[in-house]
Amino acid sequence: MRFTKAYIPTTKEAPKDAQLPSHIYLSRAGFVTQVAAGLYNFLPMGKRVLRKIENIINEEMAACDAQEVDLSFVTPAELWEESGRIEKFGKELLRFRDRKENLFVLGPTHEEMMVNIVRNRVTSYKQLPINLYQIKTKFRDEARPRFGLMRGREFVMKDGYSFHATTEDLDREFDAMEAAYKRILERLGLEFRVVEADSGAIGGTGSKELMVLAGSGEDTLAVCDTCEYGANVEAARRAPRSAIPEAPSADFARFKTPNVKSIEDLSNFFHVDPYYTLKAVVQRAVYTEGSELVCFFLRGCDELQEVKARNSVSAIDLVDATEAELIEIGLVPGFIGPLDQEKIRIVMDNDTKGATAMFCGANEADYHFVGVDLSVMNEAHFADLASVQEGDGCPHCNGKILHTKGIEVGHIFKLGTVYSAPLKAEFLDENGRSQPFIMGTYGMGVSRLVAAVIEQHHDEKGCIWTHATAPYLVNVMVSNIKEESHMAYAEELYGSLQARGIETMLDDRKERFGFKMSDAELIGFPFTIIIGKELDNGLVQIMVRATCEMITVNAADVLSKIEELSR
RNA sequence: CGGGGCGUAGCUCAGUCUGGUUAGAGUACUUGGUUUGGGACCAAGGGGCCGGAGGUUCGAGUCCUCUCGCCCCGACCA
Repeated sequence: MRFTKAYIPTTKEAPKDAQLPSHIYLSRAGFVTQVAAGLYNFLPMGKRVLRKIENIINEEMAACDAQEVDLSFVTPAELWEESGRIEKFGKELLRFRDRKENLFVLGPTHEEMMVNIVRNRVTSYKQLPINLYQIKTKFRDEARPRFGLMRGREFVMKDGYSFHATTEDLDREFDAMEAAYKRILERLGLEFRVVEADSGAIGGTGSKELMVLAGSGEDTLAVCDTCEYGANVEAARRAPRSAIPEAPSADFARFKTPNVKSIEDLSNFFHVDPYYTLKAVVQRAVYTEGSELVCFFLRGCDELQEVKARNSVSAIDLVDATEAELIEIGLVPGFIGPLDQEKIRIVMDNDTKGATAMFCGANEADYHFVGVDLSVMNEAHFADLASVQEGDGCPHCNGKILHTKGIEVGHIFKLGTVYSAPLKAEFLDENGRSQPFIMGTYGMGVSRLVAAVIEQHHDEKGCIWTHATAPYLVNVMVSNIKEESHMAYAEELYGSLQARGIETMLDDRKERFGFKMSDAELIGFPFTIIIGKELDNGLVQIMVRATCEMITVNAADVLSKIEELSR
């Protein structure tokens, strides 16, 4: 492509709304423009990057015998009523009526539609497994779109769905998809981590997220410093504590503790490690119908992990209980304990099971129990409630857990029969019995990946595309186009590079050196070949964008040098 | 959905508090000239429903009311 024919509107200044590097540089370098909240246009450079990512996905999917389809973006609302998700998705689902007053939605994901196209057509176990996917625009009317392409309302997603006769076969496919997704991210040149994820209310036996590591990521990950283990903090586990503080010696007693309300107060008052205190967190659990107060107990040194807590009571939502609500049911804020009270539903953290020498509230103002043996609570509801913290032990090895930030670019999920059962998508098994399909779902945020590449690869000058994602691998920049011999050499080089299948931009604009260099850096071509004064001595320079290093080479060797560098 | 901020040239912004020439700057764009290895300089130009509607006033970018849009924090997010 010749720059003089290209549409690449670069700007010196960032749009005032842009905050993240990916948003700033993708806008400044002319890859995307914003249309409205969460809506973006892809300009030629942006579209090329999208296409590159799509091509890699297509190649890896083909290698797994997954087949590409293209489902209607506008879907009848009936399908969503059938699956029950029209309620669950709520306002995120953009609904509208056609001229005949029929209700439709813009597809935010396509489980329903995909099930619909196989049901009654795939009817025998002999036709399974099948893996179908598409790369398509999705629309979710997010309450608060933000961060440029990272959380748009309209976005491009690869969504795949597999159908199986047995859970064993689903497990095999799930592993194959995980491997394919890893290969895709490796080929894109991204540093990432596959982490265990929260399965949420849908349940299922497996849910993994593919996280591109970047400080601006919205998700917090707990990763092991030694082994492969990683998990979203919402789902992270940890090894049993190894260094347990020395237990305080205290016989069971009710003790006056005036105004001692917080874990810190309690710990100081008795000079006891918070490990031996019991923290009470009261939340209002909201269900599809109604709500109730629930008290979660965990060791004073731990923090409640909200998603875990929500899952433990199968609630849709948890909201902080007010002091008034506690008092109303007879609890005393600051002195809540699990013993001898039936005023509130309780859930105990696993790590408190059988705990001894504990200090906890006595459910009476200004009193705590000391030396409590919690094995009396062994019949209570126990669950994993604690948030995994940095320094905790890895559940798989002797390593330590660290926290890091990630951008969720992929999510793979064993769905089982969650959709096939309500939608009555069934096949006949070997025994002639009707069974719902066992399904897996595999999503990858394609437009989000464009942003993720830049979040992970940029500097103060602009974008740094990886070789596989660059809109053009090489930029041939002519310092002064009026020098006919320079221009002639550039044209020849441009032709040779293209003949070798190397995607090349020829910057033939009548602009000054500095102007063109700044654009090259902002746009982020991996290599810029600079043709200028030195050509008269038979030399050109290659600017390597990742390092901004300038390599001087013989004009005759530039092709082989580019091939060497891009390997 | 709660809280906060902002809408003026393609872009980034001044001007609004305290109403009063023909609404400004930088940048980008057009033309001519001089430049040519790090976003050049000189000169001349084109470009505005001051987000929209209503109101107050002799007079509104500026004051009042309503409305729409965008951004940030939070809630929310298969």
